[in-house]
Order: sequence, then C-alpha cells, then structure tokens
Amino acid sequence: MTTPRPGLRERKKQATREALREAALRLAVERGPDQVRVEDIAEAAGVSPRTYNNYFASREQAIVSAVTADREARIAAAVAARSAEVRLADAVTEAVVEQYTNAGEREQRALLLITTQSALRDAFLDATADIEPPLTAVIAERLDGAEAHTARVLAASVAAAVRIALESWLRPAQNAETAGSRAAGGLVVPSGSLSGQLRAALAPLAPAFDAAEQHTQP
Amino acid sequence: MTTPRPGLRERKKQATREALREAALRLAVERGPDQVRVEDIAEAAGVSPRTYNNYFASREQAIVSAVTADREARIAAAVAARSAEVRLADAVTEAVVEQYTNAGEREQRALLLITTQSALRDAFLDATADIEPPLTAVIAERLDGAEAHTARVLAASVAAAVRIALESWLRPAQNAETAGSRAAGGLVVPSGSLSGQLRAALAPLAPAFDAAEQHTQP
DNA sequence: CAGGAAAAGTGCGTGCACGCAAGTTTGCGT
DNA sequence: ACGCAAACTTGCGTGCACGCACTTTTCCTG
Repeated sequence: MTTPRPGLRERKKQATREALREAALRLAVERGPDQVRVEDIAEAAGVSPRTYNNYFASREQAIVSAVTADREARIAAAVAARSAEVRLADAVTEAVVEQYTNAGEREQRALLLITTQSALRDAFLDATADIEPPLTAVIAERLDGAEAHTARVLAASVAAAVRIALESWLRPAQNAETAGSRAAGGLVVPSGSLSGQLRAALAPLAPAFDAAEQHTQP
Repeated sequence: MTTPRPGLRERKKQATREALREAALRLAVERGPDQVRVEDIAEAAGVSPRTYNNYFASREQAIVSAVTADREARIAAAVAARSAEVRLADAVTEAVVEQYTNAGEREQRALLLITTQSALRDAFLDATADIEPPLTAVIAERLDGAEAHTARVLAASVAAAVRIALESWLRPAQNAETAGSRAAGGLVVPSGSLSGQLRAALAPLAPAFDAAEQHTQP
C-alpha cells in the first residue's frame, strides 16, 4: 500500500534527484558555495543543465535539499506514529523537535556551510514551508469532524512557527533593527538551543490545537 | 511624530515607486500581462531598467503592488485603532476582513486581471507575507508581558491563514489533486465569499490569541 | 509482442535578477 | 556657503529560470 509499484521510471527519477543533490552539496563544500555553477552540478550528475532545473528551481535549493532530504515526510510519519491518545499539540511538537534535532554527522557539517551564506540560509528557511502539505494530511486525519480549512491553517501555522524558530536560531543577534520587532520597549534576545527555540515557538499554538481537537471529540 | 521629516529624498523615492506601480499596472491592463517587459515599465516610468529592480524584485511584484499598495500598514493601523477592550482575536479578524473587502473600483478590475495569470496569482499570494512584521508590532504591543516569540508566531499564523483563505477564494475548484488535502475520505469544496473565507480561516487561531491574551491580563 | 501514448530529458533562445563599479543627486555639518 | 559623505541611479556583464519544440525512454493495452 505504501509502495504499490515503485516503477523503473520513478526509481530513475529519484536516482537523478539524488545524484543532483549529492553533486550540489559536494561541489559546494569543495569550492565555496559561490564557485559552483548550475552547469557544474549538472555535469557532475551526468545530466543536462536544462534537466537540472526540471528538478530544482534554484541553485540554492539543490544544495539545501541534500540536507533537508525528505524531512517533511519524516515529520508527518512521526506524527502519525504517535498514539491518538496523546494531545495532538504534543504529538506535533515532539515530532518536529525529534526530526530537527536528529542530525547526522554530514548534515551537521552541511548546516555549518549553509549558515555562512545568506542565500543558502534563505533557501533553508524557505524549505520549511514544505512541511505544510503532509502535515495537513495527518492533522486532517485526526480532526476529520472539523471545518475544512482548520487542518491547513494549523499546519501552515506550525510551518510558520518552525521557520521563526530556525530563523532566530540561525542569527543569535541581528545587528540592524529587526523591522518592527522592537515594539514594547525592550529588545528581544531569544538565543538558545534549537529544541528550546522550537518548543517556545510552537507553544503559543497549542491552545488552537486543543480547541480544534475538542471540537471533534467532546 | 508620524511624519517627522518626509525629506525631499524620500519623497522622490516614493514618487518613483508610485510611477513604477502605475506604469506596470497600466501596461499590464492595456496589453496582456505577458506582453509587458521590464524595459517597457521602466521607460514608461522614466527610469532605467536597472533602477526598476532596485524597487521590485520581479515583474509580477510591481503589478501586484499597485493593487496591494500599503495594505500591511492599513491592517496594522486598523488593529491598533480598535479598543483594547475587544478580544484581540476579534480585533485582528475584523481588521483583516475590513481591509481586504474594501476594494476600490480600480483595484477590483486589477484583481480580475491578476486571477487570469498564475504568475500574478502567486505574486499576489506571496504579498500576504508582508503583513507579518507590522502585525507583529501591534500584537506585541497588546501582549507585552508574553514570551518573546509569541507575537511573531501569531502574526505569522495570521498571514498563513489569510494566504490560505485567498488561495481557496481564487480557485473555486482545483481540478487536479490538491497535494495531500484529500485526507479523510471526502473532498473539500470551500468556495464562498471572501470575507467568509477569511473568517473561517482565522477562526481556528482564536483560541491561541485568547490564551496569549490571558497570560498578560489574568 | 507490437505500437502508440505519456513522460522524462535536451538544445536553444529570451528576458531577467543582481553584483559591481562608476556617475549623480541630496543632505548636513562647519 | 561650501564641500564632503551618504544615498540613489545607471551601464555593463554574467549566470540563470523557463517556455517551446523535439528526441528518447518507459509503460500500458490490445
């Protein structure tokens, strides 16, 4: 059911994607991230430059994707794996934290590379939006009595919160003014562990999850 | 206080931006949106093409910006204008609905144009992210006792919800599968008035606002 | 097992985003 | 008033995203 027919076609496609990911990351590490052209990545992966961006919309996306891999799917799976007994809010939070803190050795080094270049950081942050569709699916499964949009809104909010957490984790202190963040007098100094950031960012959403959950099972 | 010194410099800058907006929209309406090159817009506004994209990162952004204008600021102002007595969740919801449904005649026609081209729709949807920073500021002002991230997370969630509402308002029925939306059996058919969509999308977030608000004034 | 439809890959051309290094205007201090 | 420094504009060059039309590969069905 999970894999009805991989199909030769689909497998070659994934192989090509993987080759591109790999080539992009390797080249970016060897020379600087700036010193890698799309042409180089395509050549290293053995496809044409045109094919390259049938797979990736930007050069940065390919590099980041080697780290990100299929994090979206893993998060969704981790939520689904949790018992329906636990609070949905907790299931989501723990799944997210778990998937973002379990970083392999290679991923750790790649992340270090990413933080050096602002274009790469942006691409990395943008990648968090990808968790929305699969997360919508698992949340909707737990809330099948709820309003149509609810699951999507919650999933999108989680994505936004994760993005914020990663953002303030990547920049310990933004030197310039933070565009409307210094609202009520004092300035914010969030800095902390990644899992701490994630939990803090997701916490404000818990009441929304609770309310949605109680709508279906009163 | 609101306008310490406009300054000649700043006024010319805004005039240029306005001229570009105007030219972009006018040309897009006259010929099709596809038949407008950056060069044309720049020429019509009396600046160089290079200057054009000191102001706008993409061609679509310029066109959309003529409709969007300073909606972000107006939403934030509309929230701030509401009494501190009313529920924050309601203040935000009403401010958003108010600013999105008060469309001038010209804006209405421009919106019609936008819906015709997918690149324009995307740019229009992306523009909703701009409400986050000003919204963060006004929310933070109402929640000054709360956790640092809370205001940002709530503002970002609102932006996400608004995006979802606009999205499903722009496409009455997405013909293909909606990437993980058909989770629990039946398929969704949201379609409705814009204000209805907005309220429905924002409703699930209300509990989160309430909880945050009670943290500061118990 | 053939034949044809659908999908993936490719070559080419066009317009664009953006860095860089001038040139030009605005603003401010002395 | 003068001139300097910062902000804005502009020309140029490079790499890139993406549409289009065409070839090659994969898959399905009679």
